[in-house]
Amino acid sequence: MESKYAKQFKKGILEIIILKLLSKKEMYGYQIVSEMEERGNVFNLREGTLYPILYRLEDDGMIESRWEQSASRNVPRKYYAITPSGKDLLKEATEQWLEFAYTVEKVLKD
Amino acid sequence: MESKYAKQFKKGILEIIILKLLSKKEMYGYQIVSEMEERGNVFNLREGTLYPILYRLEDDGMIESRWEQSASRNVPRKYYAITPSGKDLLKEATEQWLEFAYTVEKVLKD
DNA sequence: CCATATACTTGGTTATACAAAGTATTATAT
DNA sequence: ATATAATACTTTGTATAACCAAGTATATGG
Repeated sequence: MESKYAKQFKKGILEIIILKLLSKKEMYGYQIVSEMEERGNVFNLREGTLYPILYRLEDDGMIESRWEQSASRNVPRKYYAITPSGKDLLKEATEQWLEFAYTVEKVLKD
Repeated sequence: MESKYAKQFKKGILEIIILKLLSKKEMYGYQIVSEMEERGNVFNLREGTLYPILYRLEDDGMIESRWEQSASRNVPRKYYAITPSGKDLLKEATEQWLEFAYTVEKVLKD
Protein backbone atom coordinates (compact mmCIF):
# COMPACT_ATOMS: atom_id res chain seq x y z
CA MET A 1 0.00 0.00 0.00
CA GLU A 2 1.14 3.43 -0.87
CA SER A 3 1.52 6.11 1.77
CA LYS A 4 -0.76 9.11 1.87
CA TYR A 5 2.15 11.38 0.99
CA ALA A 6 3.46 9.28 -1.89
CA LYS A 7 0.20 9.88 -3.74
CA GLN A 8 0.31 13.61 -3.22
CA PHE A 9 3.95 13.97 -4.21
CA LYS A 10 3.05 12.78 -7.71
CA LYS A 11 0.67 15.64 -8.38
CA GLY A 12 1.90 17.49 -11.41
CA ILE A 13 5.09 15.53 -11.87
CA LEU A 14 3.58 12.41 -13.45
CA GLU A 15 2.63 14.48 -16.47
CA ILE A 16 6.24 15.61 -16.84
CA ILE A 17 7.57 12.09 -16.40
CA ILE A 18 5.29 10.90 -19.22
CA LEU A 19 6.47 13.77 -21.41
CA LYS A 20 10.04 12.80 -20.64
CA LEU A 21 9.48 9.17 -21.63
CA LEU A 22 7.81 10.25 -24.87
CA SER A 23 10.73 12.56 -25.63
CA LYS A 24 12.90 9.43 -25.92
CA LYS A 25 10.67 7.47 -28.25
CA GLU A 26 7.04 7.26 -29.25
CA MET A 27 5.04 4.81 -27.21
CA TYR A 28 1.50 3.54 -26.79
CA GLY A 29 -0.30 3.76 -23.47
CA TYR A 30 -0.18 0.18 -22.40
CA GLN A 31 3.51 0.10 -23.24
CA ILE A 32 4.19 2.97 -20.86
CA VAL A 33 2.45 1.13 -18.04
CA SER A 34 4.26 -2.10 -18.87
CA GLU A 35 7.71 -0.54 -19.05
CA MET A 36 7.12 1.27 -15.77
CA GLU A 37 6.16 -2.03 -14.16
CA GLU A 38 9.35 -3.63 -15.42
CA ARG A 39 11.44 -0.88 -13.87
CA GLY A 40 9.89 -1.60 -10.49
CA ASN A 41 6.97 0.74 -11.02
CA VAL A 42 8.29 3.33 -8.59
CA PHE A 43 5.47 5.67 -9.55
CA ASN A 44 2.85 2.96 -9.21
CA LEU A 45 1.35 4.07 -12.50
CA ARG A 46 -1.93 2.46 -13.53
CA GLU A 47 -4.01 2.75 -16.65
CA GLY A 48 -6.72 4.80 -14.94
CA THR A 49 -4.08 7.38 -14.10
CA LEU A 50 -2.09 7.30 -17.32
CA TYR A 51 -4.76 7.61 -19.98
CA PRO A 52 -6.32 10.79 -18.57
CA ILE A 53 -2.83 12.31 -18.51
CA LEU A 54 -2.30 11.36 -22.15
CA TYR A 55 -5.65 12.88 -23.15
CA ARG A 56 -4.83 16.08 -21.28
CA LEU A 57 -1.42 16.38 -22.90
CA GLU A 58 -2.91 15.75 -26.32
CA ASP A 59 -5.71 18.30 -25.82
CA ASP A 60 -3.03 20.81 -24.92
CA GLY A 61 -1.01 19.97 -28.02
CA MET A 62 1.99 18.67 -26.07
CA ILE A 63 1.78 15.22 -27.66
CA GLU A 64 0.07 13.81 -30.73
CA SER A 65 -1.27 10.36 -31.47
CA ARG A 66 -1.85 7.99 -34.34
CA TRP A 67 -3.65 4.67 -34.39
CA GLU A 68 -1.67 1.73 -35.58
CA GLN A 69 -3.63 -1.22 -36.89
CA SER A 70 -1.37 -4.05 -37.91
CA ALA A 71 -2.42 -7.01 -40.04
CA SER A 72 -0.99 -9.67 -37.78
CA ARG A 73 -2.32 -8.17 -34.56
CA ASN A 74 -5.85 -6.90 -34.66
CA VAL A 75 -5.79 -5.06 -31.35
CA PRO A 76 -4.95 -1.52 -32.43
CA ARG A 77 -2.44 0.62 -30.61
CA LYS A 78 -2.52 4.35 -30.16
CA TYR A 79 0.99 5.69 -30.42
CA TYR A 80 1.88 8.97 -28.78
CA ALA A 81 4.76 11.27 -29.76
CA ILE A 82 5.96 14.51 -28.23
CA THR A 83 5.44 17.76 -30.20
CA PRO A 84 7.75 20.80 -30.31
CA SER A 85 5.45 22.54 -27.79
CA GLY A 86 5.73 19.45 -25.65
CA LYS A 87 9.50 19.66 -25.75
CA ASP A 88 9.41 23.29 -24.70
CA LEU A 89 7.06 22.46 -21.86
CA LEU A 90 9.23 19.56 -20.77
CA LYS A 91 12.26 21.79 -20.61
CA GLU A 92 10.52 24.51 -18.64
CA ALA A 93 8.69 22.16 -16.28
CA THR A 94 11.89 20.24 -15.60
CA GLU A 95 13.65 23.44 -14.59
CA GLN A 96 10.73 24.41 -12.39
CA TRP A 97 10.70 21.07 -10.69
CA LEU A 98 14.43 20.94 -10.07
CA GLU A 99 14.33 24.37 -8.50
CA PHE A 100 11.33 23.47 -6.40
CA ALA A 101 12.90 20.23 -5.24
CA TYR A 102 16.12 22.01 -4.41
CA THR A 103 14.28 24.56 -2.27
CA VAL A 104 12.34 21.89 -0.41
CA GLU A 105 15.47 19.89 0.21
CA LYS A 106 17.20 22.93 1.63
CA VAL A 107 14.37 23.52 4.09
CA LEU A 108 14.03 19.88 5.10
CA LYS A 109 17.74 19.36 5.62
CA ASP A 110 18.17 22.58 7.58
CA MET B 1 1.21 34.54 -11.13
CA GLU B 2 2.16 31.07 -10.18
CA SER B 3 2.51 28.37 -12.82
CA LYS B 4 0.05 25.52 -13.04
CA TYR B 5 2.79 23.09 -12.02
CA ALA B 6 4.09 25.10 -9.09
CA LYS B 7 0.73 24.68 -7.38
CA GLN B 8 0.64 20.95 -7.93
CA PHE B 9 4.20 20.36 -6.78
CA LYS B 10 3.24 21.60 -3.33
CA LYS B 11 0.67 18.90 -2.76
CA GLY B 12 1.67 16.99 0.31
CA ILE B 13 4.92 18.79 0.90
CA LEU B 14 3.52 21.98 2.43
CA GLU B 15 2.33 19.97 5.38
CA ILE B 16 5.83 18.64 5.92
CA ILE B 17 7.40 22.07 5.54
CA ILE B 18 5.06 23.41 8.25
CA LEU B 19 5.96 20.49 10.49
CA LYS B 20 9.62 21.23 9.90
CA LEU B 21 9.21 24.89 10.86
CA LEU B 22 7.34 23.92 14.02
CA SER B 23 10.07 21.45 14.92
CA LYS B 24 12.40 24.45 15.32
CA LYS B 25 10.16 26.56 17.55
CA GLU B 26 6.52 26.96 18.40
CA MET B 27 4.76 29.52 16.25
CA TYR B 28 1.33 31.01 15.66
CA GLY B 29 -0.33 30.88 12.26
CA TYR B 30 0.04 34.44 11.18
CA GLN B 31 3.69 34.31 12.18
CA ILE B 32 4.34 31.41 9.84
CA VAL B 33 2.83 33.32 6.94
CA SER B 34 4.79 36.47 7.85
CA GLU B 35 8.13 34.69 8.20
CA MET B 36 7.57 32.89 4.91
CA GLU B 37 6.90 36.23 3.24
CA GLU B 38 10.11 37.66 4.65
CA ARG B 39 12.12 34.78 3.23
CA GLY B 40 10.80 35.55 -0.24
CA ASN B 41 7.71 33.41 0.14
CA VAL B 42 8.95 30.74 -2.24
CA PHE B 43 5.97 28.60 -1.38
CA ASN B 44 3.54 31.46 -1.84
CA LEU B 45 1.83 30.44 1.38
CA ARG B 46 -1.41 32.25 2.24
CA GLU B 47 -3.65 32.08 5.25
CA GLY B 48 -6.38 30.20 3.42
CA THR B 49 -3.87 27.45 2.72
CA LEU B 50 -2.02 27.43 6.02
CA TYR B 51 -4.83 27.27 8.53
CA PRO B 52 -6.51 24.18 7.06
CA ILE B 53 -3.10 22.48 7.18
CA LEU B 54 -2.69 23.40 10.83
CA TYR B 55 -6.17 22.07 11.66
CA ARG B 56 -5.44 18.83 9.84
CA LEU B 57 -2.14 18.34 11.62
CA GLU B 58 -3.75 19.07 14.96
CA ASP B 59 -6.66 16.70 14.32
CA ASP B 60 -4.10 14.01 13.57
CA GLY B 61 -2.16 14.75 16.77
CA MET B 62 0.97 15.88 14.95
CA ILE B 63 0.90 19.33 16.51
CA GLU B 64 -0.87 20.85 19.51
CA SER B 65 -2.05 24.38 20.20
CA ARG B 66 -2.61 26.79 23.05
CA TRP B 67 -4.22 30.19 23.00
CA GLU B 68 -2.14 33.04 24.32
CA GLN B 69 -4.01 36.09 25.52
CA SER B 70 -1.63 38.84 26.63
CA ALA B 71 -2.64 41.87 28.67
CA SER B 72 -0.95 44.42 26.44
CA ARG B 73 -2.21 42.98 23.17
CA ASN B 74 -5.81 41.97 23.09
CA VAL B 75 -5.69 40.04 19.82
CA PRO B 76 -5.09 36.47 21.00
CA ARG B 77 -2.62 34.17 19.30
CA LYS B 78 -2.89 30.45 18.83
CA TYR B 79 0.53 28.89 19.26
CA TYR B 80 1.31 25.56 17.65
CA ALA B 81 3.99 23.10 18.77
CA ILE B 82 5.06 19.79 17.30
CA THR B 83 4.27 16.59 19.23
CA PRO B 84 6.39 13.42 19.46
CA SER B 85 4.13 11.81 16.83
CA GLY B 86 4.68 14.87 14.70
CA LYS B 87 8.43 14.44 14.98
CA ASP B 88 8.17 10.82 13.92
CA LEU B 89 6.01 11.77 10.97
CA LEU B 90 8.39 14.54 9.99
CA LYS B 91 11.28 12.13 9.96
CA GLU B 92 9.48 9.51 7.92
CA ALA B 93 7.90 11.94 5.47
CA THR B 94 11.23 13.67 4.93
CA GLU B 95 12.84 10.38 4.00
CA GLN B 96 9.96 9.57 1.67
CA TRP B 97 10.22 12.91 -0.03
CA LEU B 98 13.96 12.81 -0.48
CA GLU B 99 13.74 9.39 -2.05
CA PHE B 100 10.89 10.45 -4.31
CA ALA B 101 12.70 13.61 -5.38
CA TYR B 102 15.84 11.63 -6.08
CA THR B 103 13.95 9.20 -8.30
CA VAL B 104 12.25 11.98 -10.23
CA GLU B 105 15.53 13.79 -10.71
CA LYS B 106 17.13 10.64 -12.06
CA VAL B 107 14.40 10.24 -14.65
CA LEU B 108 14.30 13.88 -15.67
CA LYS B 109 18.06 14.17 -16.01
CA ASP B 110 18.39 10.95 -17.96
C1' DC C 1 -13.14 58.01 11.65
C1' DC C 2 -11.05 55.58 8.23
C1' DA C 3 -7.39 52.73 6.51
C1' DT C 4 -4.10 49.45 7.65
C1' DA C 5 -2.07 45.74 10.27
C1' DT C 6 -2.76 41.83 13.12
C1' DA C 7 -4.87 37.25 13.61
C1' DC C 8 -7.92 33.54 12.83
C1' DT C 9 -11.82 31.26 10.15
C1' DT C 10 -14.83 29.53 6.45
C1' DG C 11 -16.82 28.39 1.76
C1' DG C 12 -16.62 27.21 -2.75
C1' DT C 13 -13.59 26.02 -6.83
C1' DT C 14 -10.16 23.45 -9.32
C1' DA C 15 -6.73 19.98 -10.39
C1' DT C 16 -5.03 15.59 -10.15
C1' DA C 17 -4.41 10.86 -8.81
C1' DC C 18 -6.91 6.72 -7.82
C1' DA C 19 -9.85 2.50 -7.68
C1' DA C 20 -12.95 0.01 -10.09
C1' DA C 21 -15.21 -1.38 -13.73
C1' DG C 22 -16.19 -1.87 -18.56
C1' DT C 23 -15.26 -2.88 -23.73
C1' DA C 24 -12.99 -5.66 -27.11
C1' DT C 25 -9.56 -8.64 -29.19
C1' DT C 26 -5.96 -12.25 -29.12
C1' DA C 27 -3.28 -15.98 -27.06
C1' DT C 28 -2.88 -19.83 -24.04
C1' DA C 29 -4.25 -23.53 -21.44
C1' DT C 30 -7.61 -27.12 -20.20
C1' DA D 1 -14.39 -26.01 -27.65
C1' DT D 2 -14.15 -23.16 -23.88
C1' DA D 3 -12.44 -20.83 -20.13
C1' DT D 4 -8.78 -17.85 -18.64
C1' DA D 5 -5.31 -14.63 -19.04
C1' DA D 6 -3.04 -11.05 -21.48
C1' DT D 7 -3.30 -7.04 -24.40
C1' DA D 8 -5.14 -2.32 -25.06
C1' DC D 9 -8.02 1.54 -24.43
C1' DT D 10 -11.91 4.08 -21.96
C1' DT D 11 -15.01 5.92 -18.42
C1' DT D 12 -17.03 7.02 -13.89
C1' DG D 13 -16.97 8.40 -9.35
C1' DT D 14 -14.18 9.60 -5.15
C1' DA D 15 -10.67 11.79 -2.23
C1' DT D 16 -7.32 15.08 -1.23
C1' DA D 17 -5.09 19.33 -1.20
C1' DA D 18 -4.17 23.98 -2.58
C1' DC D 19 -6.37 28.19 -3.81
C1' DC D 20 -9.12 32.60 -3.96
C1' DA D 21 -12.15 35.32 -1.80
C1' DA D 22 -14.45 36.84 1.77
C1' DG D 23 -15.62 37.37 6.54
C1' DT D 24 -14.84 38.23 11.73
C1' DA D 25 -12.61 40.95 15.26
C1' DT D 26 -9.27 43.95 17.62
C1' DA D 27 -5.61 47.50 17.60
C1' DT D 28 -3.08 51.39 15.70
C1' DG D 29 -1.74 55.43 12.94
C1' DG D 30 -2.95 59.34 10.16
